[in-house]
Amino acid sequence: MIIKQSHFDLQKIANSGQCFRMRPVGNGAYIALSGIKSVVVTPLGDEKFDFACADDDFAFWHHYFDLQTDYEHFFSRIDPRDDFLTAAANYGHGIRILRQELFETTISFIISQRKNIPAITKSIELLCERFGTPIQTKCGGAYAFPSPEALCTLSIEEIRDCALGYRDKYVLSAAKAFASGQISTAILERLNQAQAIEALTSLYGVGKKVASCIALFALHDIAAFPIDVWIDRILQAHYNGSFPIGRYEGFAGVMQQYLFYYARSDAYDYAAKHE
DNA sequence: TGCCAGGCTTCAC
DNA sequence: GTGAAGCATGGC
Repeated sequence: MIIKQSHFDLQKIANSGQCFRMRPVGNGAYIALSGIKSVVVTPLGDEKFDFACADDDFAFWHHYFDLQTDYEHFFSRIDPRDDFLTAAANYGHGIRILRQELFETTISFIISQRKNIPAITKSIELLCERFGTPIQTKCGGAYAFPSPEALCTLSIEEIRDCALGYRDKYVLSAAKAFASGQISTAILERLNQAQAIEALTSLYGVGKKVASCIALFALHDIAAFPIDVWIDRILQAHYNGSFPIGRYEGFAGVMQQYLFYYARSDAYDYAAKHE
């Protein structure tokens, strides 16, 4: 399936820190995995992209990459006097907020606390290889993300052995909460933002920041604005400690993602050194 | 080699 | 209610 699509940059999305299982497979193409599904997306130039997946799955991936949303609209709302956000958004042009599966996102961001992105990726890969179902993709064999049922039967040692450190008990506890039906997409979709955050933070090892990431990347609550060490650093340096969320009511999470991607970039390092 | 990482829970006070 | 300590491990 070939489509024309603006505001869609695979490399930036894969490196934006919102997902940990999307990777390059050569020629600018990327493979993405979700559940037992996979897709290889190849940029063809002139904003055209080839989606290599089962025909029945195209609608799923179109939704997953949030391709129906008008990101130009978000750009048009950026305060032109905000030089920093303007630079960050231009640098992150093409990033979209993915609509990821709830359990995978929850476990991934529980793991993310006090780890850098390569370390997070490694732990998630180990979990998938050891406890996920083997699947076939256009690029050979891979593993699905483990189910709650698969993880909740494991010992704490088996989980810790995926380089998880003290997070082992958090992962096991979350798996049990999902397997028992205490928390699910169906339940969270019935709640408003505050209620969903409250339900998520009731999970052992999930605080405000991780819950906000889950809301943003799995529930597609793009009003969520996770504040981690990178964002906090930016807020202190450029926004007197607080971002003007009110100006971006309903979609501040998109701006957050531009800021995060920019903060971690060489471009920001360079700009900071030459201020 | 030492510092830091998409923080959270626990425990003083 | 608020703030500091402790946490396991890997990347740079």
